[in-house]
Order: sequence, then C-alpha cells, then structure tokens
Amino acid sequence: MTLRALYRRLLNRYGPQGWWPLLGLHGRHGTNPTKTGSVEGYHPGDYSYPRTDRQRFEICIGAILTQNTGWPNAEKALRNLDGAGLLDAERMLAATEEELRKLIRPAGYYNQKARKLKALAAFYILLGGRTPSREELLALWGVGPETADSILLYAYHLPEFVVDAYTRRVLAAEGLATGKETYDEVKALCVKGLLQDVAVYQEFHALLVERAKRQVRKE
DNA sequence: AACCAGGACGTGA
DNA sequence: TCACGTCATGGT
Repeated sequence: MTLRALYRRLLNRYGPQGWWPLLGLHGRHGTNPTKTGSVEGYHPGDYSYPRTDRQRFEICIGAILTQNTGWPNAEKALRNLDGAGLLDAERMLAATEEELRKLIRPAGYYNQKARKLKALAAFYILLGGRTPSREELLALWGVGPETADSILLYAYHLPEFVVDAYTRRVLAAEGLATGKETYDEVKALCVKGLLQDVAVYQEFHALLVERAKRQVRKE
C-alpha cells in the first residue's frame, strides 16, 4: 500500500472532507451527517477558502484553539470570540487576557491559549497582509510544527503537509511508518509519496483524521 | 467514571 | 536530544 493508493482509497470511501471548517457557511455546501459536532463549517470539494482576511485570521485562531482539543470544543470558543467581535487581529490584541480567557474557556488550557492568541494577533498585525514564513511562525510562542503547517496549508494555501497524532497512527497501522519518526521525518515521508499539491495535502490530512476517528470507534 | 482530544512548552538528565 | 510533567474543558 503506497501513500497515493491510501489517499485514493480514503477519498473514495469517505469523500472530500471540506477542511478547514469555518464559521458562517450555514447551508452553503449542505451538511455532512457523518461528522460529529457542528458540521456547517465544512466545504467539501471546495478548496477556495479562505476567501477573506477575516476567514484567514479565523483559521489561524482555530489552529491555536484546537491544540490537543476536540474541534467541537474549539469551535465553541471560536463562536464566543466571534460573538464578542474579537475575530479581528486589532480587536483581539486590544482585548484583555482576562476577557479572552473567559471567552475561550470551552477550548481548555485557557490561560496558555489566551496568551498564545495575543501573541498571534500581534504577529498577524505586524505581517500587514504578508504571508509568514514557517520559521517566523515557529518563532512565535505557542506555535509548534503542526500549528505552523496548519496555518500555512489551510490559511495561506502553501504546500506544507500537516502531521498530527492521527497521521502517525494511521501510517503506522498501514505499515508505512513505525510511529517513532520525528515530525519532520513523517512530513518528508508524506511529501515524497504524494503529489505536491495544496488541495491534495489539505484533503489527505483531513482524510487521515477521519480514518483514525472511525478506527477508534471500531468503524 | 476514566480516558482522551486535529500540541506546545519547560525542565532535568 | 529525550523523556516527562504541565496545562484544562467537555465529550464518550
């Protein structure tokens, strides 16, 4: 089983996943009843997002909020921020950490994440619309390899493959990895075995997560 | 009622 | 480097 074959098989079985989920897409692409939690934000088969700067920032913030946290919880925090009008870099930076902590509580680690959001908002403003480099993102407090690659791949459409715990688990189960590789090693493995294309990277990562989730639930 | 989630950071060896 | 401990809410 090669990576490309695994990709085709998963895409054939589960269909396009429509990552990264965004707020405010109600009904635009229909719903996906196979997903748990909120489903309106996914846009299967449409790789044109983000379409606005606000959506781009939303993805960056979501990437922080979902660290070691289920998406439904992260999305609650995201909705709270949206309801407070804080899904905006300037406003988020202007908000107090106390206020942020209160709003993002459902996502867990709210002390650390409030600080991370502030750092990211300040950085985002400093960018002034420019696309950040991976090194710049990694230099930020609170942004590690997975979060950096998620931001680059889903918010900025750069071909950076995202590796997470699910990726390692599925690849190990398929005999394509041992599970002991470093982040960069797994990433290199995937890059080597796949067509180097943003849509493929976006889709394959989402499919691996879906596959792992179903496997945990014994299909 | 444990167990864990779409990680990252700090510390000591 | 590497192996742990810490951070925290909510779903299963």
